[in-house]
Amino acid sequence: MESQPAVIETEIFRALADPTRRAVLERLGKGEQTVTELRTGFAVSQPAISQHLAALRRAGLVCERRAGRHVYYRADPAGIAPLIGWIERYQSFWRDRLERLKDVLQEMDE
Amino acid sequence: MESQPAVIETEIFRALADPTRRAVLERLGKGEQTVTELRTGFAVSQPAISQHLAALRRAGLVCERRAGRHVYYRADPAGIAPLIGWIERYQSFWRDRLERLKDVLQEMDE
DNA sequence: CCAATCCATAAGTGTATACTTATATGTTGG
DNA sequence: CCAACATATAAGTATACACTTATGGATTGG
Repeated sequence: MESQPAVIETEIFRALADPTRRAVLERLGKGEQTVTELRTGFAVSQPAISQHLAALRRAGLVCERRAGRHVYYRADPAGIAPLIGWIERYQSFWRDRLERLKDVLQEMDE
Repeated sequence: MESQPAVIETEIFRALADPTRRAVLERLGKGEQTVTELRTGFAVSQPAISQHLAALRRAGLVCERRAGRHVYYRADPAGIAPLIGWIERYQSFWRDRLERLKDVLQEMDE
């Protein structure tokens, strides 16, 4: 199967390049939250949060669950796989550390 | 030792968000090269290469060795450590969450 | 020497980004 | 049903970015 043209890596790196977006993602790693819930703790408007979520979604880092007028977002743990893949391809210096990381990811896959 | 304020992660993600910059870094991972050597294979000007190298340098991803009028750049393997650290920390949220879930299930069994 | 080479920086430009406010769409409670 | 709510999108703006050409500083070969 043809691997995605590396554009997805660009989307991921771009998404993670913004501190607010990383903070949003880390919050979503702790559990799903609605846009309004996410808004608390960030000094930006609701549209800004929605736009950050759209960027994270394009990068495959989050997914959502719709329930009436609420939309629950959560981190997609598989989303950073291309990122790990890139690092792996980048250099072999880190092979052993990556092995340990992959073990962790493997455990989570079950 | 005081851990770097997460600004370095931003620098790294920003540096890697550009495809040309990633390609430059991957070339440098294979061995040191001068700016002029790097220029071959990229459809951008010499200043553009220098600017990309400056960005990679700010992110700690490359370092240089000066020899006369030549400047040899090479990838710094330690540079992506904060990136791996971020991934591990980010993923640990999920690990913890799974642990808590297992605890809950355990309690329900009893 | 000094002209050519190597590289970095300056300055300018078009586009992208991160935000804002305003508004549109859809959903629920009363 | 409708007013309030939850979210997304539109439109505008200020800043950042990736590039260009022009130029400056440093070094070397001939």
